Amino acid sequence: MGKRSSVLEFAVLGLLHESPLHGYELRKRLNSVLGSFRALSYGSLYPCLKALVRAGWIVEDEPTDPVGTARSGKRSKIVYKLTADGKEHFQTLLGDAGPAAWEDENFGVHFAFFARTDATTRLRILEGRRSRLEERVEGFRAALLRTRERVDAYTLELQRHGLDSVEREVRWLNELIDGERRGQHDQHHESTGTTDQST
Amino acid sequence: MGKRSSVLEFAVLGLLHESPLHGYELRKRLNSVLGSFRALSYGSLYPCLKALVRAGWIVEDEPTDPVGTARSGKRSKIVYKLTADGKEHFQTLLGDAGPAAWEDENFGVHFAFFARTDATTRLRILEGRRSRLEERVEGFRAALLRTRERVDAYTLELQRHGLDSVEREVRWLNELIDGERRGQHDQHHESTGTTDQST
DNA sequence: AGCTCGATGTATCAGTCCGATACATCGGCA
DNA sequence: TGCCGATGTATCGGACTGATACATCGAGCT
Repeated sequence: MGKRSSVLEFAVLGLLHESPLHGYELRKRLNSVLGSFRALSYGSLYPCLKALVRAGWIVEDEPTDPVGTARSGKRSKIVYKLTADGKEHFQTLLGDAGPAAWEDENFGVHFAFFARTDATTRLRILEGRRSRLEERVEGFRAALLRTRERVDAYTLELQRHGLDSVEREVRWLNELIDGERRGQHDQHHESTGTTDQST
Repeated sequence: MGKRSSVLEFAVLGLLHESPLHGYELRKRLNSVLGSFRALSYGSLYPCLKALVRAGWIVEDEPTDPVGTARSGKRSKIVYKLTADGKEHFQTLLGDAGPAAWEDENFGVHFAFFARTDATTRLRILEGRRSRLEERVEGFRAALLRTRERVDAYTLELQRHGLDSVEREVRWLNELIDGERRGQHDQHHESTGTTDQST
């Protein structure tokens, strides 16, 4: 029930919402979704899956043979899928735009599921994230001023680069927020591509 | 003995190399040096300090009364300082430009001490870091191609942004490497006649 | 067919690290 | 004077990682 695992639970629920998966594939996609921000090992995935089963949000679905084919000692490929409760819970989590949603570890996952998030929540999370990063910019600036002359060129360069990166992140968020605001009352101008099957 | 703590040991040694410090101040500076990349709690700092003392690289220096002021029950402000062995060990670590030096967690710390690192080592670490990031760029590109049409616009944007960030990091390294190369030939003769690849 | 090898797949554990917390001292300040 | 936040040392429960073990599968090689 760590705060950490709530991110993980959210991500698992979100991935299983799209399609049932087994652990191995789940981990791969998880590392790709939150991958840019964090890694994940089985040591946390499996306990998380067990907790989710215990909570009744997912079920283990062992793909037994389609018809009465004799299957005895064979067991692998445990496929996990969402229950109705799980879907409901995921919807609740999607709408949760609390301060936790724009922390470093959580923001990426929330963003990854933005397509299923309503516009108001999206905007609130993006703005929360932005002000979080603006605080950090202030911190960097203060550190730069504090250490400007008693520090060597390399340390200075490192701090300068860090500051640049965060500022760049803020600009990115500004563009996204602009896009959200514009898209809010012009929904289908530059819509989210919904042409899935037209390859 | 953990690989993790080696970063921490390196950073502590480096900070104490500049001036003796006590734990509280040490933690603050540590979080500012590796802060852009990682955080650090006392739960790992104090065990690390103990390990360093045990290894004979630092000593606890309790600032007892300057003159014979009888202070018995008073204890706080344990100041840590490098020993001769510690200085030597730090020099060894400075020259170590192995693959570990350009991993995410280690690069920042190594860079922070570049002012004490010799030019050859600096260059090797920067180039190692660059090729590490170029691998990651390839990974991102592959992920983008793999998922281009079966993923929603937000996930796509997240991946695109991740790719941009890493590419930007590579450009930063390119500038630094250029700077190193240019500054190098006032040191002494340098026979890098063979030009590296030109992209 | 036998054999190896890497990818797929489930599962656990020792060790490491973080967040919270407990204490204690110090300097302001109302 | 008493309160409060910053400084300061220290520990612990619990979360998480990296390593590892074990098993199955398909593909290529001989």
